[in-house]
Amino acid sequence: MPADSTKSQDMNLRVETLPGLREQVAERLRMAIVVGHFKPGERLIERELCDMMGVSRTSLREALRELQADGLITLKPNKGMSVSVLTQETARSIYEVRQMLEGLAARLFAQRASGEEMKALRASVEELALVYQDFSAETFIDVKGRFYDILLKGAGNEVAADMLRRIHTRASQLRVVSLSSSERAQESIRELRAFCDALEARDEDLAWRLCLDHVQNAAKAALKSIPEGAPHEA
Amino acid sequence: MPADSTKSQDMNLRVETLPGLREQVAERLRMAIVVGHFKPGERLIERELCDMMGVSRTSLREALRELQADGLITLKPNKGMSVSVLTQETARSIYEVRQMLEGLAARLFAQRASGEEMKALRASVEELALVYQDFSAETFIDVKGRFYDILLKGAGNEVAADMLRRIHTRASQLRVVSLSSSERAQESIRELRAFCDALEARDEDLAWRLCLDHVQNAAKAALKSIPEGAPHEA
DNA sequence: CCTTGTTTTTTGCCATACAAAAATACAATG
DNA sequence: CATTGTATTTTTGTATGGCAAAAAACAAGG
Repeated sequence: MPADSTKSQDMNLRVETLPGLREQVAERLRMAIVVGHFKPGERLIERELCDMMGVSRTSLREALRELQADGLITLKPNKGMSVSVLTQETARSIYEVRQMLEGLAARLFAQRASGEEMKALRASVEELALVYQDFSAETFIDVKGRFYDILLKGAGNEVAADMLRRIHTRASQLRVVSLSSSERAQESIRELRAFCDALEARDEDLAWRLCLDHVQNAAKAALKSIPEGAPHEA
Repeated sequence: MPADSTKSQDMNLRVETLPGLREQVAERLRMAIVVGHFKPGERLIERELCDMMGVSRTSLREALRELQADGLITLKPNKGMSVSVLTQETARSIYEVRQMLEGLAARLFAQRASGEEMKALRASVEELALVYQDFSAETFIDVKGRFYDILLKGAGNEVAADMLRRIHTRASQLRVVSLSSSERAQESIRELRAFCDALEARDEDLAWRLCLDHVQNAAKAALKSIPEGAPHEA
């Protein structure tokens, strides 16, 4: 039925899906936590947050559930929420999982990604190199975020993507420090270039190995910042 | 300092942490969904659920957030919650992730598990074989659950454990059917025995491969039950 | 039958209330 | 003074009712 030519022409004029208050609250809190505005272990009093953000307890609490599911905050029954502390145990666990899931994404990308996506990925890496070189306005993190989005999109595994996004934010508390060491960033880019090469060659085994190494290195760099028993502020 | 012998003796006499209403609601709903009491795609009206379960909308909505984070239900803004439908796309994604995370657990178990845990794991497999043989009261699923718990405990990666538990419940909609085919169960046990062997030999590479195969087989069996385009009831 | 208007549901958010648990401050007692 | 006990205040967990706005269901009118 080619009759509806004028209508089915996919003219995308979506009005913009309004954020929804609860989501905004969740996002704000997420940010507040990852940038360290709330310290790990700090207790979060509902009433205070409500006043602070100008929303009702109902909405706030629902937002808190989301963060709880993300593992960003921890609930002790009848004691309330507190910002989760990242023990080095947990940090290690996170990086172990990241290895597997990013490795998977790499494999899948090598298998399934379109030429477009390949090019987009390569482009984002070069963009990343630029950002590093001339200290552009955009932060390293932002551009790296784009790189990730392309990778995950091309991998075509939403489940893995969700999980990675979660542990990503969760590990942000560490990475803020970890990526700022410029030598590591330099090396990181070399690794990513090699990674792209492997992907373009559709060599999934190599991509897998490179990915594991990359995450391994990132982990070493990050864990250096919390070397010993103490998690990160008591 | 061996002075505190009477106190530091880890005598576990926790009083019992009472369930908490919201958690009960969440758990009930989870079950209701996995056993199919609510069909995939079915819309969940808050008021109805409230009456049904005898709780306030406040508590109910918070519970729904949890299920949402688990991916069990889906929220369409201003349209409400509905039971998530498992497209074969998503199912495939889930099994891909399962492969990686269980594989990781296998590796870690091989590296870190104590002799105790090895024995416990082996025991649970034999128990599983028994349950299969004489159709004991305990369901296959329950015992396999114990197997999993031991494996994950021994692996010592809480992050991976959490994620696995989530996708486990999420995939239950399929597995209810998949594991009931008795030939598959038979074979599944053979695989698990070999898996145990590898773990006891601390051969992590072999364990990894066996684990991947095992999940792969499970996936094939499960996906056979939803062969084509139609997800599972519209 | 398709379009348009009207009513009913249902969601999203808020304010308030209140019992019970926890934290805190304070008193008393050894 | 340290410990134990008690009273006061916070804070959580849950419930109720309310209301605007989106969606769904329904009713006319072309």
